Amino acid sequence: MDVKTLCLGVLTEGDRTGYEIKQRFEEAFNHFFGAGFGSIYPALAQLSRDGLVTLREVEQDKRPDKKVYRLTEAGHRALIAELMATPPRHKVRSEFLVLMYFAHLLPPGQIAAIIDAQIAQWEGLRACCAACVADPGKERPLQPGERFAAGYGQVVIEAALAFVRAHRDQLVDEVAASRTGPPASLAAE
Amino acid sequence: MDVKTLCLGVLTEGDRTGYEIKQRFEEAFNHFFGAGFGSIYPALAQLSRDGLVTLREVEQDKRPDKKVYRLTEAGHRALIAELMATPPRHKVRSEFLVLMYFAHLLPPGQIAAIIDAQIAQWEGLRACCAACVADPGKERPLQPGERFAAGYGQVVIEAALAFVRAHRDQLVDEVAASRTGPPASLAAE
DNA sequence: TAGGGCATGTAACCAGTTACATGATTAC
DNA sequence: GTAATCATGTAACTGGTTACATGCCCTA
Repeated sequence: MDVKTLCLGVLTEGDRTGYEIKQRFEEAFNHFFGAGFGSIYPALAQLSRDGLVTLREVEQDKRPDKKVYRLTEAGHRALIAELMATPPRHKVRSEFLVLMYFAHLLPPGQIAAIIDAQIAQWEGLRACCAACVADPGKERPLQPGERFAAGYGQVVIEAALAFVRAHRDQLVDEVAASRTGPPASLAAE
Repeated sequence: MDVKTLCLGVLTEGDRTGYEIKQRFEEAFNHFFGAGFGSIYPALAQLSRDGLVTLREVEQDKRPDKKVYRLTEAGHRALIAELMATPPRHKVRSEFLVLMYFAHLLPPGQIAAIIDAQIAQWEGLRACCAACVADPGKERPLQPGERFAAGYGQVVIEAALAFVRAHRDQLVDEVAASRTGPPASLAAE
């Protein structure tokens, strides 16, 4: 499963340009799948070559032309085949947690700043998930899986926020204490 | 921040072989940073070339020789510099959630199976985090950041488990209902 | 006038995954 | 006999990130 598959998936919701697909990625998949233009545009080109999508060029005045992509029958079948064949993985790659793990090697002030930045980022993400569920989504019916994925994001990010808020000060204090050094009686190796 | 940095980090806890470093990755970083032998061994070779670690070869009978790595002063400094310069990211890449998002395109039975598999996987991961916190860790004092990272894993995975358990049946039912088709009166496009 | 939105793309780079290659020991 | 543990590595592949390249409109 790669960006191509997700593009096919987005196109099941209706015809879209590459730019709009990217926006949809950010609205709907932001908390579990990232992709930039650098992967979306080549993916669409490939899908087009493979006959899984068609495109229609639309001229615009005062704007560059845009290419509106549409899923073909073959594309729909390919999407389902790909989904069926996908082993369900779930990976987290967190430089943030690495930094927390090695907090004792960093200045306490920086740890506090890193946590605060992470909190801010998660708050944005949580709002994004909340909007996804709340927003009726312009007449398009909200699919059950959409609600599930966004709901998952909400509760998990909420749990993450609660945890870091609850333990922030303790971690900073402990690191500060271990850096100034424990009482002399315990300082010896 | 890459596998090299994590290897340096593990080596702050004591001398280790590549094999042991991999085990440590699995114990301590499993829920937020993955790495296989294919990335660890080349990383260690590179660190050695750069003078950030030294190695001592140990002969063993009935076993292949092993290489025990030790952090150098330069390695310690490089680790801290790298940590200080690392922008704290936190990314999730979840084929599982993609599959859930597009659940309406899959057979309900498969959705149930995918969720159950995910639950099993998370239970293992949660146990791993719990062990990390509970286990005194063979005389090595548990660093505050270690407890933080493992505690984070526990509560977040717990939240994920609670969510999918609570919504599993509903999702499967909704998908089943939409596939057999809504009542005829609503079936029209 | 600086930045953000709209709109599309290319190319180099980087890093991790996967598969391959070897080989003895121990436990089920 | 099959799998897991210990133990190390290489090489091809894959795929995503980042930076570059273009260009106009609108808002602050």
